[in-house]
Amino acid sequence: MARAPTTTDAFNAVAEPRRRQILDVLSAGERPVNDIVAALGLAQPQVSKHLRVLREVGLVHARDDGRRRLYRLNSRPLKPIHDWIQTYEASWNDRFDAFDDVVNDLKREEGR
Amino acid sequence: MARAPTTTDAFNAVAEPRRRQILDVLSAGERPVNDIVAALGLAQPQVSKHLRVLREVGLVHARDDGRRRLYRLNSRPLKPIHDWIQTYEASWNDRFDAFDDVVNDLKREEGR
DNA sequence: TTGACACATTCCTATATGGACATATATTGT
DNA sequence: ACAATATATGTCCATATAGGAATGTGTCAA
Repeated sequence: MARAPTTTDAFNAVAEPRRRQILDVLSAGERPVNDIVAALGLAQPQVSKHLRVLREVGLVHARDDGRRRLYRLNSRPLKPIHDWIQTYEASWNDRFDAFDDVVNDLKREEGR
Repeated sequence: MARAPTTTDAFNAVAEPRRRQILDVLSAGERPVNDIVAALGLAQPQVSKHLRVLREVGLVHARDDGRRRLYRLNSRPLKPIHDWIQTYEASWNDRFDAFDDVVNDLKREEGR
């Protein structure tokens, strides 16, 4: 099987940094596509495609306004991510873990 | 360009449900690969490959113990996800957003 | 009506996946 | 030395990207 489609859930949709940027822009309020294009410095079709993905997982809503289309954030689908990750929140203050890991990896590489 | 590799960051690594399951198993403590294989009901090579991805983004550490290899959780790389998502935590209690979205999508589909 | 504008969709390509399967490597017990 | 065990790696394949470029569709203004 291949990687799960980006439209599978918020986890996959949000793995793409551009899409996170789009949500960041929309967190300030409803915006037309062009504003997002300007904010990201990305080509319009690419932005539209990212917006499609975000729409399909319900992270944004579209509303027609003349020849423009206004997009609005809906952060609800992010909740499962928050819920899942909250379990781990307590435990990321170990200081030597990263170091241990590097040492271990080096050992293995040298062993080859 | 293609989709960013799963080893790019925690966002991408954790988009795969099996890898989240692995972290969930490891949250109970250090475990050998076989335990994870048993817990996930997945074939051993697949588990090893998922563990490789998790190692490369620093979400787990490996420690050799005889012929076994013990894996341990390091939740630190999850922090950026938590930090990013926390911004949105306040705003996911709108009740009619999902409904609006469905209506809008139906309108567009019918228009075709 | 015509043109300009805003946005969406389609086609293309390079790239990476996740699982199935086979095989390599290392360690232990006998 | 050898077999069994634990884990990692490599190969194959179907599938889905993300961006670039071109094109389609709908709406406004003159």
